[in-house]
Amino acid sequence: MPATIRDVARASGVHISTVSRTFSAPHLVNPETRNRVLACAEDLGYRPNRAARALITGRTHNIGLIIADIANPFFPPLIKAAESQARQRDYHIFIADTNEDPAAEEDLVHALAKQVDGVLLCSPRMSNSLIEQLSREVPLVVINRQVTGLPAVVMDVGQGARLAVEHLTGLGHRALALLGGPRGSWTNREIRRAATAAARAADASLTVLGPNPPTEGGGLAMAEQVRRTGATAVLAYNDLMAIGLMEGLDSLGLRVPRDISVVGIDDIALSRLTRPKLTTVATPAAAAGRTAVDMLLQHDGSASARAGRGGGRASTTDDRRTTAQVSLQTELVIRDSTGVGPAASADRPGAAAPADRPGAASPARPGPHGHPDPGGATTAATPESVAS
Amino acid sequence: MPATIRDVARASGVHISTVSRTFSAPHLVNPETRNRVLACAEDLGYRPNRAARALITGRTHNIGLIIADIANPFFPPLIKAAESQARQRDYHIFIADTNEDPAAEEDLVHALAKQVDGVLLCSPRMSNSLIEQLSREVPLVVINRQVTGLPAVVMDVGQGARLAVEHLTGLGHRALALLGGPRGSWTNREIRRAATAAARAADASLTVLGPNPPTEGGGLAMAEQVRRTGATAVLAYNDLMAIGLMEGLDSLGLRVPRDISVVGIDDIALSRLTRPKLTTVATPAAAAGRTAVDMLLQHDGSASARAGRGGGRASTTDDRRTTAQVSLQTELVIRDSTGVGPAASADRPGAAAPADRPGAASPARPGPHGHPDPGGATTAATPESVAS
DNA sequence: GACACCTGAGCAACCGTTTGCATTAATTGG
DNA sequence: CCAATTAATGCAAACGGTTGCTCAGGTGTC
Repeated sequence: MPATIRDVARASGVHISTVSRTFSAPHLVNPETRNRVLACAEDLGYRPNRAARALITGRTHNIGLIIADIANPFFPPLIKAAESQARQRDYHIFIADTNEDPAAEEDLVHALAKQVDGVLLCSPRMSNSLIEQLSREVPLVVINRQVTGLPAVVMDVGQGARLAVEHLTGLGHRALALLGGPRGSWTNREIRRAATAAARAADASLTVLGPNPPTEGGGLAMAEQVRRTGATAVLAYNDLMAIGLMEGLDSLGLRVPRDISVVGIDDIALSRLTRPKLTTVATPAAAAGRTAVDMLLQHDGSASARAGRGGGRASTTDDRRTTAQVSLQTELVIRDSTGVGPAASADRPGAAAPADRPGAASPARPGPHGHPDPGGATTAATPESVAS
Repeated sequence: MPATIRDVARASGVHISTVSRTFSAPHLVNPETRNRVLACAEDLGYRPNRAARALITGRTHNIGLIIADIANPFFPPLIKAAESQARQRDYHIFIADTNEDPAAEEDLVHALAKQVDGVLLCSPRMSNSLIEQLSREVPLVVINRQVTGLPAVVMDVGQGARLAVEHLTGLGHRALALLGGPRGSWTNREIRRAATAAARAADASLTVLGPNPPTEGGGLAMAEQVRRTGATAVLAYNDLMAIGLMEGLDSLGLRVPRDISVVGIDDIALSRLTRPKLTTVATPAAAAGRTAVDMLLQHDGSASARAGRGGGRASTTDDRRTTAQVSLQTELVIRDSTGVGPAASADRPGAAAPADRPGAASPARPGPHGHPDPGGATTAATPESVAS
């Protein structure tokens, strides 16, 4: 029913190849002819069938974006940034939600494989080896994960977690808890590793709880257990969990930050609206989305390799396309959900002023950068199985 | 590079058509042959190219879902429901975000048109006439909009708005404000129409403010103006705006619900987590997603016309596919953001019991159902241009 | 005036599938 | 034993485009 290239050819009295060229290589066709063809096309409401075009060119001009859970407010900014970046290069983004289910992730990659030029795998929950295997089927860029040989953009949550722990210990907290996220999350491991190290460096204890679903519900349900740890400050895997936790703490009769301090990770819009406002680690989600699209598309279109915020890391030339791994910096945003610990009581009235940043990046201890070291966790309460 | 049907044919020593049939019509091929083919396919990692298949069958097994703003927590439940419903029928959903931009909507429909079997247009902001025109290009199901001749699923926010207003007037409020949503929103018009009627019926005044962006920011920015109306209760276009408004009111020194009552619409998860917890109109987003997918797919796959919650409405047989319009019921969820008005003070302690529902649908005034009447609004502060 | 060169357009093969039809072999009925 | 049916497979034409190649005609050069 919709007009095809043949209809246009017939209407304008030229061969279909001329019509084709009118659209894909205008300079090869006589301006006069071109205008006639364009007029006919307009008339008939013709639009090139991108799927058919893809069949022969091999480029669909579509990008797949696989997300663990769109209901998590962390993702929309990333999605929107990726979309607008893609649109600029005449690409479209197909989003798919996996409900945090590794099996769904795999299915989706397969389903998308032939309809897109590449897939952005966002906070994947499946194993590294599976990811590597899938990457032979369709170009992949992973976000919030490091898998050797694959281009990746990660947010340096390790750094953020360290900042958060330092902030808390600086406020006098000695008993800390870490509210862990979902099994299979690279981010979760990074956070645990960095938080553990930072706590040890400050001579504070850190109890790790988890894995948990990374949602309000997940945080809410753990309130009782958090209390039982006796911690006076807790770092949550993400803002959603932190918010749920605060809610749960509240119904347990514990006041934040008076009785217990809470810090989240992500800095979702919502964290500014809770009461108390949430202290959190801001992650550059939008920059990550943009960068990931750029990395996926870097090899074809006109070069516009806009660098993301934060320092680019290693850039190993692998087989034939450069597989870079970009790490984006995070920063601590201090609001009202953190306050002085029991030791320093009466010292300060309410929330802490943003003045205290105990020696960021102490030179004695090299940052968590470098090659991924296996089994970095030490105090892990519950072992998590993550491949390689 | 990926294996094609030809590779499999060569490997298993049969013609490509046999391979094709092995997948799309297994009963037509000898079990022995079939197994051999399947083994080879497995071996080579062959997967049918859905795009190529679509070219000839005309069915892509993809559905497009166009959303005004994924960052709005109202949508994720709808999206997830649609996805799972689609998956059951071996369809995949491609989500796209328009940033509330009508032009982006149109582009997206065009881009999607050839890659999907149909598009779910969710809370569209473009004109009805444009939608009708686009529907000639690809099967459309609209959500939260009524356009003649097109299948639609709407949530009866009119009813919900009426309930909300009755709840407020029942609490003694006489000066009401309506915090309007975005231009071009059908939902917005419905709400205004119903709220206006309900307010008039209860002899209360209603000041309409808008249009506004349907976000926290949009609500926050209007706090001052809301105060200036002198209203003691306000109904917001959605929960996000209501939450933003509460925040703004708070920084103006107004307490909710003591000084002013606020009710939202949507019942997003977040509305349970704010303090005070938000009174709101629950809309069945998930059911809408499911129903929309069903309506789009009703004509092909095995019949499983699961009816959505709420009463189905008119079902006109149009050209050749039945274009039904389903209306889903909404309900009022009373929480803590609404309290007694100035007139009835000291009467009741806190929130109202759900006992008060003054004469629903007073017979003197026909309900808001029926053909859309032009210019139904009376006290509208700012005229909105919406086609047809 | 012959030659090379360039421009613009047509021809046809191809991308990876599906599917109506033709072909062959095996089975059945009479 | 032959005809008719059935089952299994092959053949080739689509689907809607793209693209290398060919070809005709016009222009410029010596």
